Amino acid sequence: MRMSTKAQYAVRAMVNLNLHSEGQPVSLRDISLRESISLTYLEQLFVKLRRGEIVKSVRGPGGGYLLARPAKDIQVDEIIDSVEESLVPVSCMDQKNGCACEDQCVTHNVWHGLGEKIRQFLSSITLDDLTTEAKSKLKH
Amino acid sequence: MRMSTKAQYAVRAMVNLNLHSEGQPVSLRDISLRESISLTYLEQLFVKLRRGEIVKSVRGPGGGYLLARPAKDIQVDEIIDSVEESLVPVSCMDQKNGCACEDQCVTHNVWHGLGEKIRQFLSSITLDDLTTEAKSKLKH
DNA sequence: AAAGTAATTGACAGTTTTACTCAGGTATGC
DNA sequence: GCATACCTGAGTAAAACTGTCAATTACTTT
Repeated sequence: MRMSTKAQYAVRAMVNLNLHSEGQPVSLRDISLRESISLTYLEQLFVKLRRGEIVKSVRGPGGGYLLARPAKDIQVDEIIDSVEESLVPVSCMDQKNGCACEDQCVTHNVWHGLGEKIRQFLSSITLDDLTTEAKSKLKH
Repeated sequence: MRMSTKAQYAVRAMVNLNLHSEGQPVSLRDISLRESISLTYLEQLFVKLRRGEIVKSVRGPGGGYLLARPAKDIQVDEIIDSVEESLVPVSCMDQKNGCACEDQCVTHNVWHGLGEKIRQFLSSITLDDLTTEAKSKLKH
């Protein structure tokens, strides 16, 4: 049971973006330098974050990325969903088309319940929460 | 975020073992046939389950495995721990020796909290719960 | 219009992890 | 003593993960 570094990077990058934005676009290059994440890898992530309508891009000089909506309205599970990291613990339950084993699998309910707990927890935390926390840490 | 098939197999095998035991040792061969899990792979898993004191072995003809304690006292998280599947979502928090990034990482608390939720949920379910559920499913 | 900046895209490669198999060995009961 | 069933460690193929590279497109400023 591991959260992929892809998901971890995405969340860290989003916090960093929000922390340094203040209404202005932030370039991936800046985030790359501050968080020590390869620029080209960030690019991959932000393509997905844009499609997930978590951020919007501004092209040209002085461009970069902005939050697509207020940080309060961005939940951690949405960030992870966007980079295509499944939160459901077993593969047979992945797709929309349900799970054939539902009636047979004894253990189905365990994983299903676990998946709901995970989502529940991650959707209770917003990007704003994390940013506020980061700010208070920086002060010390 | 995926539960490995190793962990899934371990839980399934344990339910199957408990379901067909009734105080008598159950051979891995039987479990293998019923659950369609390779015998040699099961052997690997049960070495770990034995070390984790989830089951005990009986050698020789007519031998097999027995629960090491009542099914009510075996929690799902213990089964998964035994087969060495980490329940902590990020690697830096894996070992006993804590996590160096605790003070810096903004996202640390998210993953830490998530790990606790996962453990909390899986420790609330016992092997007995799953076996009872399996029995009622078989009746239909 | 030209030049420079930055986002965008797709293909691809190295490494690690996973999920197993194989080939033996050891203890036990009949 | 032989059949049964556990026990052990090494090895391997495939998949997933983590990233890089090269080339393109879009936009802004001069």
